Amino acid sequence: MAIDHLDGRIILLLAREPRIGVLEMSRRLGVARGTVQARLDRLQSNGVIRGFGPQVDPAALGYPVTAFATLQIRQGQGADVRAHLASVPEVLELHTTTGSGDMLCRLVARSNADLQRVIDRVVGFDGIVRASTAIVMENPVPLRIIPLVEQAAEET
Amino acid sequence: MAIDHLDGRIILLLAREPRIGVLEMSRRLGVARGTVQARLDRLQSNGVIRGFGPQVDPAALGYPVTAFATLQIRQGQGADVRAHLASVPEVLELHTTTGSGDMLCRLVARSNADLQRVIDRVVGFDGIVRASTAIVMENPVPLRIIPLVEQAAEET
DNA sequence: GATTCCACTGGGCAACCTGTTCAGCAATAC
DNA sequence: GTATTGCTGAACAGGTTGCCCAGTGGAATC
Repeated sequence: MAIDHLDGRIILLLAREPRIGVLEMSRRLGVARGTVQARLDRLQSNGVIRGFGPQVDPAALGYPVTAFATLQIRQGQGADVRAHLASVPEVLELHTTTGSGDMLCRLVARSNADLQRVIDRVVGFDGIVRASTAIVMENPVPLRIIPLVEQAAEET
Repeated sequence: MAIDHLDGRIILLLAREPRIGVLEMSRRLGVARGTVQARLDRLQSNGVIRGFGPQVDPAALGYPVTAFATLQIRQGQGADVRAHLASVPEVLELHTTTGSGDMLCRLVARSNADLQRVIDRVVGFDGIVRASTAIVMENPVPLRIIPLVEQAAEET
């Protein structure tokens, strides 16, 4: 489950040049092709690498506004609220957090005005008691994993 | 910049079977290979598809605890705080949000105890006035983009 | 010390895919 | 009418993949 240095280098290579092939990787890393192939298989069946899905930019799709909403949920309504939020395409992510009945979700919208529509749709549901929204202005650190992979690979 | 139905189907196919090739895609979609290739090139240069990097699961790397921290920043210290947070591997993501001097960041840690170490490191910096942390218990909707892609593809 | 297990190496093979180019065709815009 | 754009279908060489195998070295086990 922990990864070693070679695993780390494989992930870094893949992150930098996702379309690289197994053969080219083996050349760059100085190991045999079969080794890279075996490591990759293991990383994937371990669940360390979940997949290689396309990373789609919501802004380029026409949804340049991002916001985080903290929701307070009425006791016992958790499951219903989850299902409701999952049915809203603009809800990109949903977490339940510590604190009684709190959820945190990431929203996108076409504009600040459109965000109002999205929020109305999100909170217009019976189990949600209160909602507070923070609009994202800047994203100094976009979602990343590389530094963590490097740290995990060092600790071997 | 907006995507049409074929673009949507290409993205969906890629999301479901990331290792699929251009040729196989063209067969499944019933269009010529060159068409798929051209669409993919356009989607990537448009920025709609940012890349195909490996999706790494922090939990499988040994960081099963996720938390969100809201930070209050002293006026004028934004840049320093950003640089500081970017240097912490456990900070996976950082946003600046509405409200004076507020930031929201996503953290991971090896355990609840380790989270204390991470938070200490994050907030142990001069420009940060106050921090409040919410630990993630469940993740009913993991980061997703497919429903939004479908919606964007329909609106053509 | 001997044995077994495991990961890695280096090689070979057929089948397949990619990048690229080309001509032809239909719909649209000027 | 004509240029433009996007799609089709085909071709080609070169590279890659998936798969197999025998050999090697180190580590754990007996």
